[in-house]
Amino acid sequence: AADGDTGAGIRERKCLTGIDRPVFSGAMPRRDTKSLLLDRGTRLLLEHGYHDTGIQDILAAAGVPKGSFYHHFRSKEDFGLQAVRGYAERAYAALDEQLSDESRPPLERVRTFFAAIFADWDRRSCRQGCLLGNLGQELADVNESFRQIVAQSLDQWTARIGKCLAEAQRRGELTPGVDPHELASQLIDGFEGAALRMKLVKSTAPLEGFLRLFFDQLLAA
Amino acid sequence: AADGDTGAGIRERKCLTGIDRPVFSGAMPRRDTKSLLLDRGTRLLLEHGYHDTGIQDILAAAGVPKGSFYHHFRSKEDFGLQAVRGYAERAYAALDEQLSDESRPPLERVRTFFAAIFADWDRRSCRQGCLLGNLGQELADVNESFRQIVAQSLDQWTARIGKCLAEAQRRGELTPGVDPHELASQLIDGFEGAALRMKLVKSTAPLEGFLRLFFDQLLAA
DNA sequence: TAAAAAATAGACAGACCGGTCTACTCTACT
DNA sequence: AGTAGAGTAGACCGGTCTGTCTATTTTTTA
Repeated sequence: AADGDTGAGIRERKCLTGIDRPVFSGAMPRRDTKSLLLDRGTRLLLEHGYHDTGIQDILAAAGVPKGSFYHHFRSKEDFGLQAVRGYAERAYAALDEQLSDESRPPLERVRTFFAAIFADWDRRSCRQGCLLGNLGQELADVNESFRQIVAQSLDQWTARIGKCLAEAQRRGELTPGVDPHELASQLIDGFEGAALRMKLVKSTAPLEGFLRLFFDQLLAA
Repeated sequence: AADGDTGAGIRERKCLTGIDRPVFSGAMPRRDTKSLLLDRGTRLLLEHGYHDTGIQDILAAAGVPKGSFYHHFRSKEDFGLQAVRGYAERAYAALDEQLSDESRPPLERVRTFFAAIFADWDRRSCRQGCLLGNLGQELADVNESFRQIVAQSLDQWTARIGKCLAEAQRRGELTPGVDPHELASQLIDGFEGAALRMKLVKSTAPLEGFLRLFFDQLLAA
């Protein structure tokens, strides 16, 4: 194991030493150790960042001994990269689900996607934010692997949103003067900037302002 | 000393053990130990973030022993807060200098301010970015003092730019439909988002896109 | 059912962390 | 000249970091 497979081939495994580990862990039913580590660890990475999250913290949060961690992951970096990959893929799936809803106009789909994320962050009382933004900012200059995977993940989002904006343009719901791919990129940049400000002022006002600016003022013009 | 005074009462002091410390340190001529530590340390904080910058790294970069560090600063946190304060004040001064140039229209002043920063980042080959954005993202959820000082600093920027945008509105160079203060806030959020993307893709394209979006498409409409 | 493989379990190691402490040097003031 | 204090210097401390090691338990496979 510890060969960097991102959850492929997960087998059901019974939890036998059910001492520190709750039988039902809130939202997620029961899972194997690797997924559990990724799950709890991702939450810690979101709130504390990479360098302020220790292996010990992850182990304590998951109720798992150190041996298991290094059985499933080559290193802390390997763990972090897999966490980012999983996060990006879940977000990508959510994005795809929203954007493929052809019963609504494309611009509305994009807006709904962002609004749904913002509502989620509101429930988390304006903490954590976006893992890609957080780790990207912290590690872009320091670790090339993280830089690449975060950049690629954001590119995937951009491409998907860009396609949706292009569809809006074909339908005449978006001014033909702009490059939909570049606009998508700027949407995401504004989104990350608003996320940062949300964490700083502990308010969703920046998020709402971002939505109004892009969808009411810019795109409706 | 070490009482958190931000460089007030700096005295000229000769460098006697000129072994590890270069006599002329590049851009800045000669300075006392505290300023030197803040200077080199700020650069390290910019590139490595807070938790990945050790006291030892700062000492090595400045050629200063540990005793001096803890003579001038109460703790690493104290050092970081003073670094942020100094960074924000320098940026605030630069902002004020640009925005008070009444020989040019206010919107152009704002744009020039951002463009000047971007040019500087280009020279640094798209690394580092903005200290407020970097440390804000890393520490907002983790350290209340940093959260506050970064939030306040961004608010100061917002207020100053907002005033300039209000002036543009009075002159009829900006649509009266928008709240200039909120627009200023969104400008800064977009700026920070573009800065993050710059670090990730190692290109100034996001910065240029940001300028075009706000000043060519949004404000010129 | 026996052997092999996978996973769990946690003691341990070496490096490094922020921070303290004492000794010393140099300056400023009287 | 003499003394007080700012500043320099670096050894040292307890704690924590990531990562290793061996032993044991559980699951799979033959």
